[in-house]
Amino acid sequence: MPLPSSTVENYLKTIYKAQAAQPDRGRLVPMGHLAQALNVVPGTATTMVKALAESGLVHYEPYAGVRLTPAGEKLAALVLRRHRLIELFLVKVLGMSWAEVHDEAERLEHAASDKLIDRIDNMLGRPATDPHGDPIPDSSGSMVVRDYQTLLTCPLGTPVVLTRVTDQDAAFLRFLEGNSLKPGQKLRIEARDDAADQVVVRGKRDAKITIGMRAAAKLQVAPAEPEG
Amino acid sequence: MPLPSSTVENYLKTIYKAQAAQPDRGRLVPMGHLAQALNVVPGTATTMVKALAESGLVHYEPYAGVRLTPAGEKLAALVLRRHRLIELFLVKVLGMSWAEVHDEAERLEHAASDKLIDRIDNMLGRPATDPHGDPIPDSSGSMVVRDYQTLLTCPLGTPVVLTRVTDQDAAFLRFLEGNSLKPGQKLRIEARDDAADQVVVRGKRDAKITIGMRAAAKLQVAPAEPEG
DNA sequence: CTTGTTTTTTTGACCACTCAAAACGCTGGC
DNA sequence: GCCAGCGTTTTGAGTGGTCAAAAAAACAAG
Repeated sequence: MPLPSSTVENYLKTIYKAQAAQPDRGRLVPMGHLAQALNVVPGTATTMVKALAESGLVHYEPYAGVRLTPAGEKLAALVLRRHRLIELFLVKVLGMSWAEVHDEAERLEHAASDKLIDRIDNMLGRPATDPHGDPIPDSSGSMVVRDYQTLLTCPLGTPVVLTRVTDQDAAFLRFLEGNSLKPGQKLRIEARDDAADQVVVRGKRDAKITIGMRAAAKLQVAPAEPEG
Repeated sequence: MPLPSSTVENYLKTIYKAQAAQPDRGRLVPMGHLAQALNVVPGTATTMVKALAESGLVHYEPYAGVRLTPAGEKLAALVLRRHRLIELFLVKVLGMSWAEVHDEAERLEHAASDKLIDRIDNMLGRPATDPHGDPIPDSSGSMVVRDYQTLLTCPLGTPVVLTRVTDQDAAFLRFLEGNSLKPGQKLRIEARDDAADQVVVRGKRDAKITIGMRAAAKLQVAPAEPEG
């Protein structure tokens, strides 16, 4: 019953993101993966996860892995909600760069009250996504998960719009920003060269940008809306 | 050298405020007082203070009490800076009531980076005081401490302006707000009755407000500026 | 002074979280 | 079907912060 510590919140959040990242959502997340993501040794993760299982927040199968229960899922979603609203707030209201808000939000998400979060949500007009295009759960913990294509899988030539960036690394985000690759930006894939590990895309003012395939896989896009 | 935990920050902050509150600043703060203010048992405070002394943040005299060293004082001032800027920000930018910002800031002050604090400071125009009239230290940790009179000590009849409220209790602040007793408000003491434990003051639109002496002692005032 | 009270310190224990390293269980290759 | 290798769990220990209760020091008063 006591409110979860920031450690617990971080475990839940990490399990949530790991589940969302794997193809079959609902599958067990292996301990090793969790430990690595949390920067702890595997033994630590095991201990902690067993405690989380005790309090009914996760389902744990020894030697197999861990998965969130509905209760854990809701809690995790609310942490994510706080994180993403704070990120958007820092960008929109305080004018911070999207490259630097992640770390800040990482700490603030454990300190902000529901009341504060709701005020922020309200001030921002109940936004659906954060600066990286990640969806923001509502106050009941549910959110709309949309499946996007990536720059690796979308059709060549047709106009698309960048909707989501699935990597929070500051240096990567600064690179994207420098090339105007932010959510909302219209793009067109010019070429893909598997052997050369290159994706060539036309961006703002038809500027040509070439990125590697690993980077391209982190950029999600949707078919561009017809011009208004 | 590692950055101080929020526990350490809270100890320093509390010692700082206790020192500032007692007549002779620079005197030792007794352990019992500190323990009570921090809501821990005396033994805990002793243990912790000895550790703080180890790291050179406080001067500790067994059976006598504790006092901040210059290093500890600077750290404490920076915590106070974060706290007060956050309070003001929550009121000015997010429109929260000054009665509810204290608890929120109490947690956020340990999570906000210097960068964020500086942005907030800048956005607010480098303010000198927070919503309660408490002075805000600058980024080097120094601040202007002004000695005010209180509603208990200021002269009768002459116009004064409310400058500072030295109590963060939410219920008390809501009472004050309900009577327009906020920093900046012009006042005039009409009468003081020691026996009846009453201070009668004329406030906004000459409204008559009667408060007890303990409450009056928490309201600090300055001589009113001549009308503009 | 000596006694009784208050305040402070010490001691021993506990909880949450962590690591290092040994022990264990699963799985794939032969 | 066995065994090597890898991921996982267990064990033992440490850190930071806390409490309860016993012991010690300081203080106030007769």
